[in-house]
Amino acid sequence: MTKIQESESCYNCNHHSSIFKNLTAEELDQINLNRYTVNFKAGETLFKQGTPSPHFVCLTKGLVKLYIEGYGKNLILSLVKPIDYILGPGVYADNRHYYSAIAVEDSVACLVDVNIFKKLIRQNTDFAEEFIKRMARQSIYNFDQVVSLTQKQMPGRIADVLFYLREQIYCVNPFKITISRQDLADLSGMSKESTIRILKELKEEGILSINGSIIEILNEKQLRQISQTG
Amino acid sequence: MTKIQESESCYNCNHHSSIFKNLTAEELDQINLNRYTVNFKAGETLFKQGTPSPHFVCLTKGLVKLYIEGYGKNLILSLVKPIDYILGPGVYADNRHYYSAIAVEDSVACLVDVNIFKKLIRQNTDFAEEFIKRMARQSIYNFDQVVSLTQKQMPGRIADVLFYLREQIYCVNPFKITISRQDLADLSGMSKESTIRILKELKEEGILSINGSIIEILNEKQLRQISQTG
DNA sequence: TTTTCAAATTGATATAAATCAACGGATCAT
DNA sequence: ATGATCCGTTGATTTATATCAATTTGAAAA
Repeated sequence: MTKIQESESCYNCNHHSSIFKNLTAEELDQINLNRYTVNFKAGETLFKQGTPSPHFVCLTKGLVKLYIEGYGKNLILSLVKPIDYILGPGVYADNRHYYSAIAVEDSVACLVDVNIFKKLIRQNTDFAEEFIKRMARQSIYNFDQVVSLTQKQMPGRIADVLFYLREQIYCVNPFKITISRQDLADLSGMSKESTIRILKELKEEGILSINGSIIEILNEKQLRQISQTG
Repeated sequence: MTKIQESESCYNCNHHSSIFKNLTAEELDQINLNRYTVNFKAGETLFKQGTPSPHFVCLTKGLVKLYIEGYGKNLILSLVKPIDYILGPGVYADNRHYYSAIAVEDSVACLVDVNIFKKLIRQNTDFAEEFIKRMARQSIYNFDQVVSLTQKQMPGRIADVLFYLREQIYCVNPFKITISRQDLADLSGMSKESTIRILKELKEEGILSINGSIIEILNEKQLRQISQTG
């Protein structure tokens, strides 16, 4: 947490985050009045598992990893890129964070008082329904993830992570990953060494091209096959 | 799906399922008019992953397992006992089931038209907020589960499943499990054989007493320790 | 009761994946 | 430039867990 930026208006800012699409001008104004913008350098912590959760976080720049601190290992639940929001389940339970968030790239986030968010959820039916839909989508994504992690072998899990990175995060091919090998390991539930080995194998089979942090999926069909096979 | 029962009123039925606590008499009436009661024998399928999801399901008797059909294996997400409801995320996404449900014991369920449910969510703010809270709790439970499954070794996972069964499902100790060893395996993400072996080890160490389907946690402290250690 | 079939158990073996240990290479501050 | 540090890489080894193959038990059906 380094410096507070001058706030722009939510009217300009929200045009990509469709969660706000059903809010009235007045409601957006309430959010605007109760938010502040914070810059995070790569490596800085946005919030930590176990701490109170007073904000709805909207990421406007950068990349953030959400991870659970488990038993010796970390499990990265997802990466968050602009413009998307972070609102953990604790907000509707005990007001604690159930995962930690760290900026992977230099990032900018708007923090909105979570009470305003909850008030608008009660006030605006369409907004509430949209939020429920997003929780549902999140839940479906979690199901996919848990199946991948518990039922697939390492190559299948790596394949899934690579597709996730290409399709959901970087959205180009080839893509330059801004996360470490350890992060790849924490995304796929395996050790760093095993991660590296599997990537190397996929490279040797001509399925991937890897050049440091630049990864290209060369044979999508075969990688899809590996994902399916487990 | 064997026979349709005569419906009672929701006024009597709902006193244990606090999800309905904020509904008005009129709203409960709407549910009552759009529901029907179905009996399921042990082993019968309530619904199948991938099929349309037209109902809010309220379990009034029996025990149901919710499981994802993965790659050759099944992963049991949770067990559902009375009085609790089943409403998958697909209802707020593409109207498909993302997991299957099978009755583990002879069961009775009320099926409510999901459109009524969604209408009431839009109509009654407190009801909607309660539903969001339950989704959040579910999400927290899922986090715990994925950490257990991906970061703990077999004894730790079995310990977690045993605590889950005792504290959330059977609520006594000793408890007589009505699920199979294979189900225990699908709950803990391991093979049936390994499940049996770990149970046997825990028995030999005096931590459990096992007599067929009757399990007693003898040394709770030590089992808790095993859960923590991973 | 006997028969039958599915579920539970056990032992032997194979394999996936982690760990351990060492090393190379980039980056950063001095 | 020089050392220090962190990240990435590789090979050797160990360990956890699945798989395979019998065998036993138990419960339901005849």
